[in-house]
Amino acid sequence: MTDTTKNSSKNAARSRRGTNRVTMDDVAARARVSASSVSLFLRNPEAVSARIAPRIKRAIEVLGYVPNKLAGSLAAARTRAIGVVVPALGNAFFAETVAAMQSEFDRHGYQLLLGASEYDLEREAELVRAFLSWSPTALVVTGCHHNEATHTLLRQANVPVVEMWETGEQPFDLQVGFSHRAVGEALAAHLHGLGARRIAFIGARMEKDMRAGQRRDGFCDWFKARGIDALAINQPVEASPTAGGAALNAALDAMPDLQAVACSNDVMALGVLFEAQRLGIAVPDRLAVTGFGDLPFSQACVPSLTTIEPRASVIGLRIAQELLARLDAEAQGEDAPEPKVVDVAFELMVRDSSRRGPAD
Amino acid sequence: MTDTTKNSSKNAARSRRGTNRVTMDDVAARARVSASSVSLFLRNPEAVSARIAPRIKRAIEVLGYVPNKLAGSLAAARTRAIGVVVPALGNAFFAETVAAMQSEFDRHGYQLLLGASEYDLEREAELVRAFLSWSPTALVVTGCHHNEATHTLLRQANVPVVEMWETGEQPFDLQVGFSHRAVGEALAAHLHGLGARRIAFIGARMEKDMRAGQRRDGFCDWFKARGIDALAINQPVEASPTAGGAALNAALDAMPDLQAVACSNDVMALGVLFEAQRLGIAVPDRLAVTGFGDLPFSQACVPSLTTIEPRASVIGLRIAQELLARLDAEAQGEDAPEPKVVDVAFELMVRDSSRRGPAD
DNA sequence: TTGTAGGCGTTATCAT
DNA sequence: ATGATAACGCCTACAA
Repeated sequence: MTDTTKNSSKNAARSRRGTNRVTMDDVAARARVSASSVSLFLRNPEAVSARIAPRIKRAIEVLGYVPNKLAGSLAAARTRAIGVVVPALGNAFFAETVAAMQSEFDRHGYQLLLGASEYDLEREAELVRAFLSWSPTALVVTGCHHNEATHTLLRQANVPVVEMWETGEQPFDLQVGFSHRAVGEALAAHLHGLGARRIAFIGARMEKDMRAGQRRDGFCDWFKARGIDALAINQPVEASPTAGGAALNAALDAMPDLQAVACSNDVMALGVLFEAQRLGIAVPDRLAVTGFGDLPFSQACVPSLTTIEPRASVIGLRIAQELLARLDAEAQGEDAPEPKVVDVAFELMVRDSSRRGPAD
Repeated sequence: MTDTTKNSSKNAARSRRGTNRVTMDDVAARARVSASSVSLFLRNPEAVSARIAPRIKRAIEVLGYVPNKLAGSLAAARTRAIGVVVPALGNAFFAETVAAMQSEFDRHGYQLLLGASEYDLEREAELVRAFLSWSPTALVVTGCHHNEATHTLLRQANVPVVEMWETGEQPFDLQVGFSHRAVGEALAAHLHGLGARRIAFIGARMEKDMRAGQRRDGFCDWFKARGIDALAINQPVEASPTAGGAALNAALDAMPDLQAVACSNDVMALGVLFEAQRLGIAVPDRLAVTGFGDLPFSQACVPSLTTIEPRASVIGLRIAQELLARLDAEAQGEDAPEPKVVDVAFELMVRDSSRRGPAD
């Protein structure tokens, strides 16, 4: 009997804990071929002769062999894994993007490593560092604002870096998102077109959620450029209908003849709708309301909510596609392409909550 | 000059693609110590003398060393990674659980590998197989129903297996969730207590979403045991307010004097509320409505929605805690503990949509 | 406390 | 087409 397994312990003085998992050598022994052939077969079944292919296949099945990706990745110096950093997983937007990305990457045999930064740039840096230690194929981070440490890591990493959900200056390799200032401007233009002049932008935790802050800035600046001062309300709590209702009251205190309110997202906007109903303020007749996100309830609520549809899943899909194409090109020996910005845009969904002018 | 790096290529006939990444040897050379000292320092900084510790620390910083987890995990035969399979990432419930789990595992240095089965048991098996090839520390899957392949893999895996979001018979190692039949029964008892006798349960894709199906079964069986036949409506589309509205109409067609409708989740319920308003059916006076999930809008909508709060984040947290405790115990040399079922329960949130009896 | 060397399970190179 | 064998970067038993 030729026993070639590493467990044969030829008087092993320095013996090692045997993982006792089925290895490629085991498969090779069972199929009476070399490990190299098994490895080859696994990567390209056509490359081995029709005589031994079935033997290998059989051995794999019989032994229930599961390749060890750690060893494989170490040897090949590349890991089929993509590190993804999002601010929060509970956030429906990012969840949707991650879902789309995962689905597409999965089809191509890539694993997703996931981390949440909790809107904290230090955490982001730690996560990036942690991901890097896995030698990932690529890294995906949220937004274009990172601290010094993250910048350094990302630059040294020598792997494609994708920034998502936001477009901005100086892309590392790829940016897939849209301009949140443009969102704010679109909402401003829409409400202004309705005749609204006494307006407010309300949000929650906008000092941390920079994209919401950018929407607010785009909104307020657009009005300011036309000589109108928009009120900006920021609740120091997580976004919720309750926070939205409170923000509406705060806005009404400061500006009793408010005609329109743009909310940092749909959840806040829903709270505004409910609070307005409670206060007997007709929407949209006396108050126009807009949101952001086009969440499931937005088109179903009464009145239906004017909002921005952010194409979260398109972002995820495009990231995967662009990245896969880039990796493919690289495999063909092509040079690293220029940094690229993909603007997936967004759509203003005008619905009943801002259908008619508030001054009618 | 003592050049001990592996790149010194002493007439390397069999040279290998150098990753040219900074390795532990580089750090060791820079700090003028051996690699094992660096390794030791990394794992337990106290264990190394105060003389060389700062040298190592400095070298790590100067060189920007990032440990290679692939090599480390391969050598140590364990990977600080947890494989997680959820049906869908876009689903807010699972997203919340994953978020909580990720947060807790992250604090302990574990990576999350994420996969979505799309409610497909075959996909689940593939994902489990893929995760296994990473030699994860543990595996977390959703629900207690798996196909044969998954069962085999999970049993052979030799790693702790957690089933979440559902309790049932024959746990592998750990189940953290609650009984969905009990949810259905609780809702049934609540509505029955209100005096409702003409009732319906509406849902979407319940043949694939087995947990929703269990809620329906618990609901219908509870009534059946009391001689009441509940109507069950299943929409063949993804759950949405629109689907909920359509389901309500279908229910009213079949049972015009409907007194109460339990929905498979809050999104469906919201659609029912809106559709009822549209139809001029007073809620709760003429029709009581309940949901499942306690989504953000549920307590804010008008009327506020009676629903079930599923404690999604508690599930994630408990999984992490139980698993970490188990791993700790194992590290102490303790034997594998008995399979355990953790029922995190749920809470019935009675709100306005079912506050008064429909027969008042 | 520090260093030495063997092994973890693959992939890749080269020779047959 | 197939097989030896050297990396891959680190951990760890053991010796010093």
